[in-house]
Amino acid sequence: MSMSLELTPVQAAACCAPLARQPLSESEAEGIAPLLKALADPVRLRLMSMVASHQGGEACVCDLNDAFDLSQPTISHHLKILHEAGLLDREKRGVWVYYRARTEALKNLAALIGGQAA
Amino acid sequence: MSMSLELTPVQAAACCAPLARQPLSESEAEGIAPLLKALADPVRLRLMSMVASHQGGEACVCDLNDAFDLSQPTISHHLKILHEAGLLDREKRGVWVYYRARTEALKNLAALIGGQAA
DNA sequence: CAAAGACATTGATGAGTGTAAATATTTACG
DNA sequence: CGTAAATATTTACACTCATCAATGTCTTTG
Repeated sequence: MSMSLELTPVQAAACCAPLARQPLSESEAEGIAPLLKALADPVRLRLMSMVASHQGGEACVCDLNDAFDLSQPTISHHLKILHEAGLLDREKRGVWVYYRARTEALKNLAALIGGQAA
Repeated sequence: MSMSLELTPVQAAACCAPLARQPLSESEAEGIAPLLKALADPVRLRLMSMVASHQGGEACVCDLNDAFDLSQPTISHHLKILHEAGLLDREKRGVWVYYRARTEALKNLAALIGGQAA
């Protein structure tokens, strides 16, 4: 089950109810926390940043693997977590797999915790 | 690279270099991840939101305890994590302890992951 | 078809985490 | 002082997580 697009509570909270405006409901918090959890790891933060800052907002796994001293399965695991959180899109082209940053998800998250409601 | 924008790693990460502009360094990622980790829990997210949205941006622990079905030590533990991450300030007034949201820290974090550099 | 390469999955393990019960600390007040 | 109230700390435990080694799946190419 890949529930990556079903983020209604998150989006609702992300666009119109910054953290500092009114207390988050329990369900809102439980919808948002997984997104932060996915980002709350140094390796995943760098992966997210590498993909998002790469040409076209996407990057091949082959490029990402070499940037770390970690095993290939570990990188694959982190990418999966970011993907399942809805922060990275995944596309297979031939033998290679490309991940694309969902900048809209990042912006929503930023708007939620930082203010600046959309 | 003709556009020169020389910044220290700290400033770059905190104020002027969104996640999507250039790949985060290992040390930058290791500095930011703990902040996200502190927020990446439903209870702490609600605590943070309750404090930030409260009158004057601060709230008494006594108010926070009652909002959850958790034990008092557990709430105290979560508040400590948010405090040590630099997201909440702590001030004791008489018998009561008040926590205050560091909105600047939240804004910096939001600017980093969502863009909108300061 | 066979071999090789890119990426994912499985299984195992040591480290970290959220929680509560019990206890300690601090402050106010009689 | 002694008691009560507010908050923090300690201890213990079930659970999750980051990681790697081994293996599996898919795609290209000889």
